[in-house]
Amino acid sequence: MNAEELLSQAKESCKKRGARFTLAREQVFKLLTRHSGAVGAYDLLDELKLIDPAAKPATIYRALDFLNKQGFVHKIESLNSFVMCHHFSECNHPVQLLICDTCGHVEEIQSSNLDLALRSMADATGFTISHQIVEAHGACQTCS
Amino acid sequence: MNAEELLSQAKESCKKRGARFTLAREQVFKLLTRHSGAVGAYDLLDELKLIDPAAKPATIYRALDFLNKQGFVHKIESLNSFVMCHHFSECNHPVQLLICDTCGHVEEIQSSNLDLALRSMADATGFTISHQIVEAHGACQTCS
DNA sequence: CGAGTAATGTTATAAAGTAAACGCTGAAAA
DNA sequence: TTTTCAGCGTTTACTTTATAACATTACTCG
Repeated sequence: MNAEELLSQAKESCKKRGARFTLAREQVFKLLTRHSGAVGAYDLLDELKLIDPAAKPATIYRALDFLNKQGFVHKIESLNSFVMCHHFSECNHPVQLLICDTCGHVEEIQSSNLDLALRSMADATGFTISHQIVEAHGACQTCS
Repeated sequence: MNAEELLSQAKESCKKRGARFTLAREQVFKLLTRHSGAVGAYDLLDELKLIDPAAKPATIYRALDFLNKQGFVHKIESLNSFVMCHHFSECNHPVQLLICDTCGHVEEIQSSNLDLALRSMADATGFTISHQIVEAHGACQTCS
């Protein structure tokens, strides 16, 4: 899906939910669509400063926080960085990422088997999952 | 498994592998066995300073790095913290954690279905996994 | 022993993330 | 229309997490 489609889809979502897709949020959203891999908050901040020299860490983190809550962006815990989600229309899907350590590309997969396996194991021990993190590091097809 | 058993097992492992289980590493290991949940590096550092007032961040991070490489300790990426592994005799097992956000307890599970589901999904896209992170947050049996 | 490697000590700093106080703004109610 | 107020943004300062660089010490093996 291309950048414009994503953007209009995001605007649509926000309108439906009564969430405000403000300028700051849109700018960060757009910056994120330019990357196919993980981007650090401070890298993003540097990019944002080119447009808005007054931007500060809080600017980025607030925007990322919002975009994350809306499901537009995922945080990659193992890299302390962020990645655009290309499936945010499917609400609240579990996040499963394949991260290439060579080229940096991040592929989001959707395996219900994986989700099921985790849930059933949790159930078996009486654990209730509220949020799951699945991140696989390695080499993508073109890099291996 | 109790603290002494873990400790002797760790010493054993190191001897076999020709790795040096030095004093600093043993001290950090022991501190970790006292916790049933995640511990931050700097919390651990504060504890270590009671024994060794000269300890510095590098002291802890080096010890953690070693213990992690030996498989004695896992890093919890989503909490930037660390947890003792109770199954390190089973070498190189994939790490799958259930993290209770209420009481802080961390349970390590072993689901080969989960591992399989992830690997097969990766295979399908030509991705080779070198390291995987699976962390589920939520509420444990006693807290829910 | 002595050479080479592994570990530690020490200092400084980078990178990532948060807090708190305050100001602005624009849409809804009076 | 004007008031009001919640949400958003700005700013400053700070905390937490992690690493780099380089000197020194300790261990191991020939």
